[in-house]
Amino acid sequence: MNVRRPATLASLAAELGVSRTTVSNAYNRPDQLSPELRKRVLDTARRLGYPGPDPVARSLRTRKAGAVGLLLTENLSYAFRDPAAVGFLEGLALACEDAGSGLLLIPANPEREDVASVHRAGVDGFVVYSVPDDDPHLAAVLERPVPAVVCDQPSIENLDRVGIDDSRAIKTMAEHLIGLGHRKIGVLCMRLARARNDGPASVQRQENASFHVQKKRLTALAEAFEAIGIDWEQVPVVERFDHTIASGESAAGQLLESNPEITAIMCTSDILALGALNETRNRGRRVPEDLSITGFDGITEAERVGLTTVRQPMLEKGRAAGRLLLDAGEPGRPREVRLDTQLVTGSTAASPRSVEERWFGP
Amino acid sequence: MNVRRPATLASLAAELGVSRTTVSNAYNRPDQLSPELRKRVLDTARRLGYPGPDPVARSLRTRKAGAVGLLLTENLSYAFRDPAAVGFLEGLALACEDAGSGLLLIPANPEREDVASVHRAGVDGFVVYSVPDDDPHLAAVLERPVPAVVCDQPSIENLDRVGIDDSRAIKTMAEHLIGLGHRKIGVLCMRLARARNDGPASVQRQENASFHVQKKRLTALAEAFEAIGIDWEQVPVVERFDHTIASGESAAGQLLESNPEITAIMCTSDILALGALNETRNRGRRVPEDLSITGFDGITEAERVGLTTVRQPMLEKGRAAGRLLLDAGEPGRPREVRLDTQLVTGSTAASPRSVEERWFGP
DNA sequence: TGCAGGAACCGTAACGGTTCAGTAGGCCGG
DNA sequence: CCGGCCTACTGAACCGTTACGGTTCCTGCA
Repeated sequence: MNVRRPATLASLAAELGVSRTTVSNAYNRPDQLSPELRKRVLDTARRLGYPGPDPVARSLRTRKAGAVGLLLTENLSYAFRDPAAVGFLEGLALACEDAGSGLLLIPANPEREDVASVHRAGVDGFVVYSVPDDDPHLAAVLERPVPAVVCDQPSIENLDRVGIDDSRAIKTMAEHLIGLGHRKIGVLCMRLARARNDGPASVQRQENASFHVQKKRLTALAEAFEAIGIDWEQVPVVERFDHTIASGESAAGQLLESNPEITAIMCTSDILALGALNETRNRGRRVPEDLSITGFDGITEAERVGLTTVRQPMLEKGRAAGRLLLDAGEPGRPREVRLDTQLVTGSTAASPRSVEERWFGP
Repeated sequence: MNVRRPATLASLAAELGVSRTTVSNAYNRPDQLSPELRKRVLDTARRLGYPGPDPVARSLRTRKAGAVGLLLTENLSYAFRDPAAVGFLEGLALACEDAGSGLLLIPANPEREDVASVHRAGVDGFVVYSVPDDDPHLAAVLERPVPAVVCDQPSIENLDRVGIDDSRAIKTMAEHLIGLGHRKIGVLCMRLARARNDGPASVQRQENASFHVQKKRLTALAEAFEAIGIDWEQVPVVERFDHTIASGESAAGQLLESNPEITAIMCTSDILALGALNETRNRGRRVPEDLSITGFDGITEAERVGLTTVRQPMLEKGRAAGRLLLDAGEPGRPREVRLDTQLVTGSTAASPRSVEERWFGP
C-alpha cells in the first residue's frame, strides 16, 4: 500500500462517484457538504492512501505558497554560525510562526552567480538580509512578482525596509571613545564588496563598498573623527571577507603589526571584536589598560566577556521584517521600521591615559 | 509596469509568435533553440516584465520542489535558541546547500494539533528531528508521498534514520560517575511526553515516555545503576518541559531541595546542566567539590565552562540527515547512520570522597 | 538528384487542484 | 399551485508550466 500512491483528488472522486469539487470541499470547506458524505470521502481517502490535496497544485491555483523566502549573503550554513544572524532568524521565525507560514532558506552561494535558487523558490515573498547592493540574487528577487522586505540595506524601489540608524549608532561609540581620550584608533570591518579582500581597505574601497551597512558605518566613523580634526585617510581600516573570530584575530594582528601606536580598535561586529580581544591578549597586551576594543551587535557572547559594544535588537529586526512581509501594507506606500540601538559600556574600553598612569602613577 | 504582471509563458509565446515549448526551452534548455531566438525570447521577456517560469507551476509539472522540509518538535524559533539544534540545522543546511536545495522550516506548534502546515509544505522530502512518537505532525509527514529521514527517533516503517547510540553514550557517563564513587545521584531530563509535566518523573512516566531519546537515556541509566545494585525506583528524576537554562536552574533547585543527599546530578542535556551549575553555585555549593554535574551534547557553551559531558556530533547529524534524504537510496532498504559520541571529562565531576577529604583531611 | 541525419521548433496532454456559476430537489409561506 | 429560498452537489474553466513525440527544414554527401 505504501509502494506507490497514484491516488489523486480525481481518482478519489471517481471511486466515490462524486465530483472533484466535492472532494475538494471535504478538505477545504466542510460546511459545503453533508457530514455523512464528508466522512465517506475522508474514509475512502484513508483507504486509498490519498494524502490530501497536493500542496503544489494547490499553490498553483490559489497563488499562495504558505512560505516566505529568506535570502542572505552568505552560505546557508553561515546563518547558523553567526549569533547575530541566528538572532535575526529567530525573530523572523517567530513572525512566520504567528502567521502560520513556513520559512524557506534559500541557498545563495555568494561566490557563485547561480540565481536559479531564487527563481525556483515557491514563496509568497522574500526577506533579503544584508546582501551587497549589486548581488545578482537580489536582482533576481526584485524580478519576482512577489513582495520583498529588505533588511540592513539601502531602500530599494518601493520595498519595505527594516534597519537601524547605523550612522548614529556607531557615532555614539566613536564619541564614547573620543570622550575617553582616544585619538589614534584602528578599525576592523567586515567584507566591503563581493570581491574578496583580506587586508587594509583604502578610503576609495570604503567609498565603493557595496555592503551598505559596512559602508554606512565607516562613513559615519570618518565623519565623527574628522569632526575632531583627525584625518580619516590616516586611520587604518582592515577588512576581512570571512566573518569569524579567527578573522578578527588575524585582522587585529595585522592592524597591531602595522600600527602599534593605536590605542583603540573599533570593530564593526562583535565577532571581529572577540577575535581582536583574543589576539591582543595573546600578544601580552591588556584590555582595556593597554588597548581599548569595541564591537557592534550586542551578541550574548560579547556581553559575557564584558565587551563594550552597541546593542542592536536582532530578534526584533527579524520579527519586524517578517511582520512587514506577512501583513501586506498599502500598495504604493513602502514602510520603514527603524529600530533603536544602545551603547553598552563594558569593560573593554577605557581612557588611554590609564596606560600612562600605570607607568608613571596617578 | 510594476503594478501587475499577467505575463506568462503563454502570453510571451503569443507575443513572439512561437510555441510555449520554445519559450520554456529558452529558459531550461538553451541548446534546443538558436541563440538568436533565445535572445529574442529573453529580451521580450524583460520588456514584458515576465519574471521567468513560475516556480510553483514548474514544481507541479516536474514533481520537484527543490526544497526539503524540516519538522521539529518545538516552536520554529526554538530551533535558533538551542545551540544543539542550531548545530543540527547548520549541518542540515550544509547538505542542502551542496545539493542546491532549499530548506523549509515548517511551523509546528507542539501544543496545537494543527497539521495543516505539514500538508501545505511543498517539499521533496522531510527531515524529522526528535519529535514524540505520537506527534500528529509526524503522522502527517508519514502520509505524504515523499521520503523522510528521522533523527533521534525510533526507526519507523522503512524510513532512513540518523542517530547515536544514546544508551551506550549515557552509560559511559554513568560508569564514569560510578567509577568516581558516586552512588547517590539525581537526574534532570527534558520533556518526556507532549503533556506538560514540570516536576518528578515516576518510573512509570519514564517508561511511557514518547520522546524516544529521553526515554532511551533514562532506561540506560536505570540499567547502569541497577547493575551495581542501586534501586532505580529510589533515584530521583526531575523533568522539565521547557528546555532552557532557567528550567535547569529550577529543576536543580527542586532536586536539591528534596534530595539533599545526592552527590551528583546527571542531566540529559547541556542546557539543563548549565542551569544546574548556576543553581548549585548560587546555593553556595561548589562544583565539583560538593556536587558533580554532568551534561549531554557537547555544546560550545558547555565546553567553555568545562562541563563534564558527552559530546555528540550535532553538525554531522544534520548533514547526514540531509544527505540521506537528498541522495535517495534503494527503495526497499532503509538506511541507518549511527554516529559516534565521546565522553568529555571536564571539571564538573569529581570523586565525592573529596568532600570528606575537605572535612576530615586526606 | 536523392536521401540520411541533425538542428530547430511545435502541438498536445498532462500535472493536481480550486473556484464559480450553476442546478436539482426539498421545504415553506401565501 | 406558485414563487422563493436553502441545501447539497456538479461541470467546466483555469492556474502556468514541462514532457513527449512529433514535423519541418537545411546541410552534406554519394
